[in-house]
Order: sequence, then structure tokens, then C-alpha cells
Amino acid sequence: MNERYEPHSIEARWQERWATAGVFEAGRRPGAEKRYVLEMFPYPSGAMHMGHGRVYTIGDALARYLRMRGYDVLHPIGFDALGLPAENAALKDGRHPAERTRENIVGFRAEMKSLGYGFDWGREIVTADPEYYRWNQWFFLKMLERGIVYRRQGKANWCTGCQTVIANEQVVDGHCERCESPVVEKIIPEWAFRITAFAQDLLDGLDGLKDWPERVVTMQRNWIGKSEGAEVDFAVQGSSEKIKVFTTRVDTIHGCTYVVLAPEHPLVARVTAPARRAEVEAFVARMKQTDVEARTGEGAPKEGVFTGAHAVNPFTGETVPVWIANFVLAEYGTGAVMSVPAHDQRDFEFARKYGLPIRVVIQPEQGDRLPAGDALAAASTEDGVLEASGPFSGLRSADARRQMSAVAKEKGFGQPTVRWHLRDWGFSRQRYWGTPIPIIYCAEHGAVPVPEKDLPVVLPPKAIITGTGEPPLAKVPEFVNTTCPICGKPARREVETMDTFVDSSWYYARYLSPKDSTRPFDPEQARRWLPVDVYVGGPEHAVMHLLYFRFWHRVMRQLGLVFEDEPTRRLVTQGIVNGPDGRKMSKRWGNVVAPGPMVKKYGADTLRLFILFAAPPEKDIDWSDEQVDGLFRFLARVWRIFVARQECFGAPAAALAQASGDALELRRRTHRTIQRVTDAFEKELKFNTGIAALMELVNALYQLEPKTDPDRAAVREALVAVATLLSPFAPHVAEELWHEMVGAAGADRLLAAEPWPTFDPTLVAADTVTIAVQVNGKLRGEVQAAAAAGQDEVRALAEADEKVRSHLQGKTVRKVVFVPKRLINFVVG
RNA sequence: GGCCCUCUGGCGGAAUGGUAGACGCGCUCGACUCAAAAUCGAGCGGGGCGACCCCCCGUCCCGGUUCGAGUCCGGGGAGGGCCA
Repeated sequence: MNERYEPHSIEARWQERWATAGVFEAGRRPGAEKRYVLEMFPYPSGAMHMGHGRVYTIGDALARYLRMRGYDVLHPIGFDALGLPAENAALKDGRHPAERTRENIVGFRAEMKSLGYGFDWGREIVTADPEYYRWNQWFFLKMLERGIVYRRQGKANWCTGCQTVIANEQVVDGHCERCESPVVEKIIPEWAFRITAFAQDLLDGLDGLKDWPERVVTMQRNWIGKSEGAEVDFAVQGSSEKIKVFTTRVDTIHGCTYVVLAPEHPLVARVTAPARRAEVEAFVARMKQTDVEARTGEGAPKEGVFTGAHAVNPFTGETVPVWIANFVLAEYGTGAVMSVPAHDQRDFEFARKYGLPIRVVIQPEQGDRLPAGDALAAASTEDGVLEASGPFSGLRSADARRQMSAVAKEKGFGQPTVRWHLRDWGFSRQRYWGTPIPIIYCAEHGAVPVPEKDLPVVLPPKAIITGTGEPPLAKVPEFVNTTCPICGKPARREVETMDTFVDSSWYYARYLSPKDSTRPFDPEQARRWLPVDVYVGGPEHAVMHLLYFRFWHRVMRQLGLVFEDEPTRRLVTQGIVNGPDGRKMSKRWGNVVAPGPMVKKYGADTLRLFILFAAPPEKDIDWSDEQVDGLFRFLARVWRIFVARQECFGAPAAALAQASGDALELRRRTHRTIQRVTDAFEKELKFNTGIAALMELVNALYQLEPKTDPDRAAVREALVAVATLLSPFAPHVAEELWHEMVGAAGADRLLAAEPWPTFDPTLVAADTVTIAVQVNGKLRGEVQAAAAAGQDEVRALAEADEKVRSHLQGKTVRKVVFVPKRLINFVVG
């Protein structure tokens, strides 16, 4: 065998062998239990970066391990190819997004293959392919039928200069990125998914996601944001109008000293007193031009004006002034709030600023009483006991809320209500590079769905992309002009496209039968493969993508396509790969390290090993040239020990049983290493400790110079273990070494498809152990004892130790704590 | 401001409540070499003390629970994430 480790002379060869043998194809072990390992598919907007390298390396190590454990493993890959960045890039260099995307995908594929990722390439999908997005359209039609898709009036950013809708990303400080004209909010019709209809189910489902990171579950829970409260109607004095407010703190309503409407609230125009009209209108106009962040963001001053109107608190009959203010938004709740300055901080600040009264109605259950409102330093937002609240005085907040909303309902001026933070998902985009929405507008029949048989509605290859936000498809007559499916008269197609989050909401299912041209995927395959067992991706998708993904799964379940409650059982969120300086990799800092050049320099195995060894998957890591060098040296060291122990390759396994002394010790280490590496996969995913265990075994191999047959057999056993255990992490070098070792016997086999080794429990359990000896919890020595030794035996050994004896001298042993195989602690006084 | 997370040698990181610092990087020393690199081997938390055994201190800080706390509980600090 080659004296030196030369990754470039072996890696491509094994990649080819794996591909020809088809070891990564799913479905080749029909009788075996399945495992579906999925990494978030990439958005190929440029070349592959280290972040991609990390996700796929983690997923691949896991998939390779599971395959060796005998599972039928599905490990697919594809490309999230539609979307804004590709369109923006196209704008810059004038190239068509399709062309650029195709090119990037070619690059990604080549890099992924050079990294040795074991994907089932036969299942590759590209979302820009009409054969993929036709099913987005199909889902759209099904959801339209079921009322899950609907048309609504949505808010959009309208550039007053370009006279068009622009994306959030294009709004900079309330101005258009391109022409710098002010951007205002404009209400335009848009398409939306009724995800809120699934809010409760999405919330309930979170409880079952035991193998999701707690923080992701929490973020989803907060995003769904269920809050239980009450709606209460405040009558407007001298009018038949009612102001409906939503509050989670109806228990504080006796402390309400004013009511605030959102400036956009429809009642504003109707209730404003003539004398206040000019001021109110000016304020409303100004708010329309201020974005939400500036109105409600951190440090934004609370601002408002009095409308001149008054409202009646239905609980007290008291009259309070009606204001409008910047911090109340029309789209949250009812667009109106009852203000209780003593018990809400925003209301408190506002009241102080405008000299509105502050009235305390909740006292803490324990501790000091709150001073009168005027003396209050800040709002007290805790629950407590009600006072000055009529018949409800003396109740605790929680009880009061229940009783008061019941009373409101009984008397007809309110009711208990649930409010959600989650909004419906508006998915219309005024963009070209997306899935066309399959709708035809007919003068006579309105918005008509494209019949299923006419799908896909294909994106026209030629379009003028201006980036102004005006839908580019509107300018393609051969696309727009069509006929009404109902009456056949001339009609126009919808020119908006779908949000790309649609593509990624169900791709995991398309992998199951990616070439099916009659349906999105085969439900029978879903029965076999779903749910995804492990889903690996970045935590930046904790909310949007993963929520849409869970939502879509529920829709597919309603459609009878899938049968599980949730799309994925386990979620692994991986950390960022930072530059060597600890900062985020960016051209700006000049600290970008790309996987491609690293593979050229060190080979794929070193890069993979570095990524996995640096830290557990969920932690951020810093790129380190020194560490990478170190990992390369480790692989070279592994190679050298194989070279140095070639004479052991043919050692007979029968001699293993006679191993003794150092050879037996090596065998124990080998088996313990098998256990530790297996644990690294089976418990928490801590590849770093698994690799560390392998390093220890390699170090131990260097310590034993084999002299006898049993020695050589033990060495061979260890070498086999090293190659096999290393293969999920550094598959090429492992494969090469394994073949060198097994020779002709392995000629038509591949390590990638060999079974994972098992350990012998009797070898793992040491027969003698080191037991720590403590006196009063402080380490005072250690003794060697049989693993099975009991307390008395260990105590005798410990007391025989001179150091220990000196600490026990002249003291009374009050208690002895004994932990078998670990320690003995003398408690003395 | 709310919710959540993190904090361990020079660095990345290990440690079911049971010998803190596995493993790697880095550094120091030794072997090999004419020499260097590479390699192989040894050592490296701080201090008492220049080596020995030994002793003291040590996992952000303060307190608690426990025979025993990096780990559990309470309070504080610093950094980060998400939401407002």
C-alpha cells in the first residue's frame, strides 16, 4: 500500500464506486426498517459555502451510520431554485434567472459529490422545474376548493415614485431603495393561506415534538401566540357606535382612564369631534407614512392625539376620553385598546406624557401596597388582588378575569375571546421567478381557477425583469392573454407568483416519488417513509419555514396524502461556521473560507472531520486553519499505523481469545471505542466526542508493538474497528484502508454498506477499576480494586493507603459513602 | 422591556450529582537528523517550591441544598438569540 496518505488519489475513486454500486439508493432493503434523513435543501444563489458544508456533513454522517446499522435509508437532495435572490442577481448582470440557477446547481452538485455526500441522486428535485411547481399549483387549487386559499385585502409597500409595490427588503428607512421616494402602505388584493385555521392544531402539535430543540418549540409557540382574553364594547357617547376592545387584562378594567384607537381604525373618522378634526387627520396622515417598526419599535416615543370623543366603560358606566396613538395597530386585535396606565407600561408612559389619570386597581398579593396612581413610578403589570373594582373587589386577577368576561357576555357587552399572534400567510409576490398562481380573470366570471388538466401554468421563458416590483408577467402578452375556462371568452391570467416558502413546504414529500406525473407524490411511499426521522438545518428557519412546513403537512393529511401528525420527528439545528476571526464569514471582513478550495487542499475527509470535530452540531464554530491541519495530520497518522501494522492484516481471528496483557488491554479499548462512537450517534449527536474516542484508540494502537499471534489479532481487530467507525465521518480514507486490510475478501464489498460493529459487553466492563478516595468530599487518593468489589473491600484498601490514613488519623468516621466502581467517601468529624 | 440560551486552561472543547480539563490545537522538552521539516515520545490550570512526594486555590460572582456541585436551587454580572 501507499506509504503516504494522499486523499486526492483515493477520494474520487470511491465516490465512483459508491455511485456505481448504488449504495445510497433508498429502497434497496425492503424488509428493513426505514430511516429518512433530510437536510434543508440549498438555495443555490451562488457557490456552496461552509454553512452548506456543515449541514450536509452532519446529515451524511448520520445517514451513513444508519445505513451501516442496517436500516433502509432515504437521504435525498434537491434545490430550492425559485425566488427573489436569483431574480435580483439576474437584474444585476442581465442574465436570465433560469440560466444562472442552472449553472449554480451544476456547481453545487459537483461540490457535493466531491465532498462524498451519500445522497440518492436519482431522487433529486429542482423547484424551478415545471414538473415540481405544477404541484404547488395543484395544491393551490385543492386549497382553494377547501377555502384554505382565499383572496383578501393585504397591506403592501407602495413606492410613491415608482408607482408600484415593492418588497419589504427594498424599503430602507421608509424610503424606496431604488428611487428614494417615500414608501407608503397601500391596501391591495392578495392571495393568502388560511394558516390561522390550523393555529390550535399547530400549537397542540408542539407538545408531541419531543426531539425538537426546546428553543425552536418555544419560538413557534410564541409566534403562534395564543392569548386568552376578552372583548369588551365601549359605547361612544352621543353616538350609536361601539368601540370593541380586546384585552388580556379585563381584571384591570376599573382602572381604565382612556381608550385608544389605531389611527387607521374606521371609527376614527366617525367619532372625531369637529373641533379636533384637523389635528386628528394630520396625525393619521403622518402615521400612514411611518412604518410599523418606527411606530412601535424600541425607543419609539409614544404619541397620540385626543379625538374629542368619549366612551363609556360598560362595567362602571364611567366616561373616558378616546385618543388615537401610534403604538396601537389596526391589524392587532380589534385595533382598539382600553388603557389602564397603572397596570400597563405603555399606557403608563402615554398617560404621564399627556396628563391622563392613573388609577391603581390591582394590589400585589404579598409585599408592599402600591401607592396612589400619581405616585407610581412605573406600571405594575403583575396579577394580584382587585380593589376599587365594584363587586369584583377582593378577587384574584385570574378569577376576576373569568368572572368578568362571563358577566360581559351575560350582559351582552362582551365575551371571552382568544387572540392569536399568528396571521394568515399572504403569498402573492409581484415577481417573475416563482410559481405562477393558476387563476384566470374573466370579465364575466371573475377569478376562475385554472382547470387541473391545464396544469402546469408554465412560467414564460422570456420576461422583462425590471425589479420595480410591478409584476413582470404582466408585460408578457402571450402569458397574460388567454381564455376563460368557463366561457371561452378572452381573459387574463393572474400575473403574481407564489412565495418561495411554498416550494419548501412540501419538498420532503416529493422526494418519495419525484418523477410521479399524476400526483404530487405517492401516498403509499409516504406510508413507507414518513415522517422524516431527522431533519437538519439552520435555526434561522425556526419560525417561518418550519411553521409553513408543519401547516402544509396538515393540509396534505386532510387531502389523504400523508398519515402522520407531523412532518418530522427530530429536528437538529446546526450552528454557524464563522471565519477564523470569530466573525461571521463575509466578503466585507475578508474571512470567507469556501469548501471547494479546502477540498482541493486537504481532501474531503479532512474537511468533514474538522466540521464534525470542532463542536457539537448545534454550536457555532470558528474556522481554524490550525485545527484543520491537525485533523489532516490525524488522518495521516491513521494511515501510517495501517502501513506500520500491515503484517497484522492477515492475523487469524481465532487467536483473539488468547490475547492477554497489553493485547487484552487493546481489545478492551477497541470495544469501549465501539461503544463510545455508537453512543455519539445514538444519544445526543456529539460527533466530536466520537472522533475523540477514535483518536484515543489510534493513540493506543501506536503503543502496542505486536509480537505474538494474539497480539496481531488484537491489532487487526482494532484496525478494523478504526476503519469502520471512522467511515461515517471520513468515508473515503476509511474505505481505502478497509480494502487494503481485507484484500480480496472485500473486492466486491463496500465498507459503506458493511454492518456497524458491535461491542462485547464483557470486554467493555473493566475487571479492575480505579476508585477515588475522598475524605469529607476532598480527593485524598485512589485505589485499584476489582470492579465487583464491595464497600468493605474497597474501604479496607483505602484505609491501607498511607495518604488516606494520614487524613483519617485521629478522626472518627461518621459515615462512609460508597459508589461502586467510582468512589468511596469517608465523612469524618 | 419580555421570553429563552450561554459562561470550564493560551484556544476549540470533555465530564449519568462522584478523580474537572478526555480529545484536538498551541507551546516546551526529548529521540531521529550533519541540520531542519516531517515523524515518534514526554510534559503543560494557578500557587506554596527550581525537581520530589505533598498541600492550598481553581469551572463568571454571591449564597443555598448535598457526604460530595461545572452539573441542582435562589440572587447578581457579562455575552448572545428571538419577540416587542
